[in-house]
Amino acid sequence: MISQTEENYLKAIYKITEREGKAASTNAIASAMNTTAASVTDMFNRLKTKELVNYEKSKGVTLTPVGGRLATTLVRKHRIWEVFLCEKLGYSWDECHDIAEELEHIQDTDLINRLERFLGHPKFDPHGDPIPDSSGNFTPRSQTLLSDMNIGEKGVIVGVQDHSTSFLQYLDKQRMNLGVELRILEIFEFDDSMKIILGEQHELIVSSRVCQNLFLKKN
Amino acid sequence: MISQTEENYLKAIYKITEREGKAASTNAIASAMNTTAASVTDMFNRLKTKELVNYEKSKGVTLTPVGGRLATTLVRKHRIWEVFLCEKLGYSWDECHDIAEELEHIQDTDLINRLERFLGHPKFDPHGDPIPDSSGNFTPRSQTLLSDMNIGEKGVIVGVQDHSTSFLQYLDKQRMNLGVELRILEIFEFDDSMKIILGEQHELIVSSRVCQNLFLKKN
DNA sequence: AATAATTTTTAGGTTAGTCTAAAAATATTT
DNA sequence: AAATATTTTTAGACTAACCTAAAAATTATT
Repeated sequence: MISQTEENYLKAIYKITEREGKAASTNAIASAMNTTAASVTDMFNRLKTKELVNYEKSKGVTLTPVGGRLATTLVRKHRIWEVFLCEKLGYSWDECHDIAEELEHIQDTDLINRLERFLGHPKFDPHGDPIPDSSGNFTPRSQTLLSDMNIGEKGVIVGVQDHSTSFLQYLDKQRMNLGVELRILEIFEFDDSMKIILGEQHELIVSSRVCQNLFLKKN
Repeated sequence: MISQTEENYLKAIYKITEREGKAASTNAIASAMNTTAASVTDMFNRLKTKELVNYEKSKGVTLTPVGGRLATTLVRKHRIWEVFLCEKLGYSWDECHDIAEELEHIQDTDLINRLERFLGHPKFDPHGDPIPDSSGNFTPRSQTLLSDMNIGEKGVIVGVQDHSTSFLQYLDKQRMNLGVELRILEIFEFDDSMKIILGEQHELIVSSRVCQNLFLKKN
């Protein structure tokens, strides 16, 4: 049996090793989990005896194949629940994350597949992140950062890089939601901000920070 | 903060005090929770310091108003999730219980109200048990046990008394589902079994055990 | 009412997950 | 390479939730 805490550690290890492309350090996991380095060392040892991670003293951790499968399953569950919360219960981008964080630990084997079917087999969650299928394979997304696009180009908002509440709330307020089309009107070199038009009417200026964290599908 | 374990104890205490109409004994809770009397005594003390139960050594427990509110909230969450699992994800009467047992511990304050709205404010769960509203009030059900009805009378299946998996599976197999209409054709005095007709075609004989555990709304 | 049977509590111990503080290992700077 | 800084581990302790076995309290029986 695997505990909720262990699951959360696996997910943190997964995220960090994916992002950094190398073993996750004790401190990195400690800050991701909001706990102490000592507790993390403890958990690394526990996960090692369960053969979910590769770990050697002071060398950081990586996931074993079994650990990796568990982690992607959690990501799958999390993202499917997020789709449910947003689409069916009307939660916003930023609200659904914390609730999905709890729901992803529900254990029934078939539940998530039934939920996925009920939702019409979505391929992306409300933040535009791809949902792994039941074998753990992701649908790769063809997307471009707004900051990598040029004047005159058009695209549809398909995701975010920064998942912070403040960014998501900002996007909500500006009506920059998933699926909305925009076109680049002007690029201001001095600070890399952009003037864009949302839909066919709403013009606004967005900072380079926004441009570097918003994914679009060009069209 | 209240833990999942504490919540489960509160629910067990609620069920037993309601059913028996008096304080719940240590042993009764121990067997309901599948644990030892010693562990239960432990928990009674812990719940007492949190002012969720009234407890005095060897006198059993009852819920305080706060404890009672928490317990009915759990019942509410459980039953609303059961409706979701059955109606939207196609789980059967007997399967949905265990999953709802996990889902009822999800903590977000608004989630259950949104889910209730999404489901169209159901008043009864898939077993016919009433769903308390957000203030903890139950819609009383007007129902009669099949065993208390007479030849020729008709009614709609609205619930069960016995919630065991085996009984629910039996009902599923005989197509005796919630909302199905039946009429009593014959009563066999020697063993109190009944011959009934389901819908307008499916005749069958049911044992007195079945009759004593099936609730109908007469019409 | 005294004895027997049952129920409940106490005492003492275990595990998972956490902590702090100190020691050890590794990395960086001079 | 030696000294310093940082990271990681170890040691020892805590709490929640559980356990067993024995003691105490309650209830039932004679």
